[in-house]
Amino acid sequence: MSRFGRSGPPPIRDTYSLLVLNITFRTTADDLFPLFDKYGEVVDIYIPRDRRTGDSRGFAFVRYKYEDEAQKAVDRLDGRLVDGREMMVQFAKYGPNAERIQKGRIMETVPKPRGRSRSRSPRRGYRDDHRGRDSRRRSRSRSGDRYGRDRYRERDHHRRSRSRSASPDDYKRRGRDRKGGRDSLSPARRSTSRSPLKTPPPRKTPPPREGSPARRNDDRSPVGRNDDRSPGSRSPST
DNA sequence: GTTGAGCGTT
Repeated sequence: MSRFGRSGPPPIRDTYSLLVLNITFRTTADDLFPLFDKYGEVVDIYIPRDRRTGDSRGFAFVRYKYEDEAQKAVDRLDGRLVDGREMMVQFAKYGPNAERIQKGRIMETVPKPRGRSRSRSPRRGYRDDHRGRDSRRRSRSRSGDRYGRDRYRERDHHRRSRSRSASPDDYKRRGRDRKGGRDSLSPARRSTSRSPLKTPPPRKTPPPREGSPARRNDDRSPVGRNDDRSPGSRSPST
């Protein structure tokens, strides 16, 4: 979705993409266009946005026609205050100008020793690599966290639901416990032989899952919803 | 309405 490309990326052959980071989430290509265009010829500007919300991710890609211009823009616009935030301009890793890297990763960066790595000590390098990735992967955006939490909740809920009905042992044990408990504290027997006025269990512990047609009907009696819900009685002033 | 390390499409 290039701002300048009516339908996709323009037919440019040699273009250098610059990655603009640290820009405000409200900064748009139109805002960066004049800034970058002033220092060089901007071929295209693309700002990746969220597919769910559609908001900017906080970085943009600026394509320059010449590398010297791009380098100049990087040096000049890098650290420029935009919307109250300093944007960082640097060469993008991917793009038409880095086709050699896109083909097979980075092959010109390191000679890549074909021999075994047992004579070297990659431990230090690995540690650094992990640390760097962890640092940037740590925080990404409010969307990622939110989505992850939602997903986790769903999974937990689902698992619990199934585990509840798929446990013969638990079921048996619970049934026995319940049976004994009920027999032990039988409200009826207790109230008749022990102290009737000192044990009001039925009032304090009403069975929520047990629903008798008669009882439910009583609850639904037009005692609580008649006054409030009645549209006719709802006329404070008229 | 928020946030802040990174790498791209209709």
